[in-house]
Amino acid sequence: MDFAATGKKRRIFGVDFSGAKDSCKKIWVSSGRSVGSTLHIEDCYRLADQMGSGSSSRSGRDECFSALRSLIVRENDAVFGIDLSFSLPEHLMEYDWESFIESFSSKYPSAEQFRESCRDRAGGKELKRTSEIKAKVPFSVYNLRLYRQTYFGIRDVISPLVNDGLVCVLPMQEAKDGKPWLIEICPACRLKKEDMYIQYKGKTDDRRNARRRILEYFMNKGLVISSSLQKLIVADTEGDALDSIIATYSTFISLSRLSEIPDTSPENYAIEGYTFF
DNA sequence: CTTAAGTGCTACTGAGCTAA
DNA sequence: TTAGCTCAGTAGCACTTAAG
Repeated sequence: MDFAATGKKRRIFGVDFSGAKDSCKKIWVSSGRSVGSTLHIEDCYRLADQMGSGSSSRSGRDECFSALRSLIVRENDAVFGIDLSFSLPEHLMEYDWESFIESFSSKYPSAEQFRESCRDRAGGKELKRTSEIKAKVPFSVYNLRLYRQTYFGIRDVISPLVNDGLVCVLPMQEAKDGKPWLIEICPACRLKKEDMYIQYKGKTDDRRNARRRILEYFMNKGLVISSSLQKLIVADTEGDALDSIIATYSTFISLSRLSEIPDTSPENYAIEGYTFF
């Protein structure tokens, strides 16, 4: 398949994921479309904002993840870049990827048991996947700061969608027409790659200015975005809105690289997955 | 007054980088 | 070589503010 041509007709989504108890408030979704060599952003919102009124804070993880799954399934002509690991380091994978996904929830009853199991089998080390080392990710996917994200993301988003055959997870699965495509994205790695890895999360003027600088940097590289959305993104002190925009941009530029994966990625990509950035 | 929602703070692991 | 620092984040707690 010619991903550069076929993929770019698809609507492009970027998701900043969260495994927190109040994940609805922390998950941000952005979307846009490819126009020539530019990316036009159409939307950027908290997941809570597109769920029913009154549910924003009362809803637990289950409802948030259900809402995210619905959103993905609705967009059968889209590609989603998600800030979430779809897999584990090869040493911790016992089966092929699809078997791993299928048995995940029965194998790991809780996020804490998932983390303990990974640590035990890795001899206390925090192992990284081959593509993560290349992408210079700061943390292992079962690190203290990330294990909930990895656990709930695989258990409640990736696994149900894959088990029901509703999505194509690349590059482990074939990209098919009529289904949403999912790829793994790392906004922090994109910023490192662009030499724009500066501190931008927080309430101080410095951090706000940093968010604006990063946004303007990507606007100079073909990101087109309305002034009202720009304000919203810079105003989000947590930086999650900006993360979702970077995820969308990363997905946009990754489209032309999708077909290269088998040639340029490590041998074990089929089981470990591949982090785009 | 009562309760829900928001804010600010701390603790928590390991790895990689830099300065000395 | 080593000390010090920062980093894909979240939970729990005390406290303040808003809504009724």
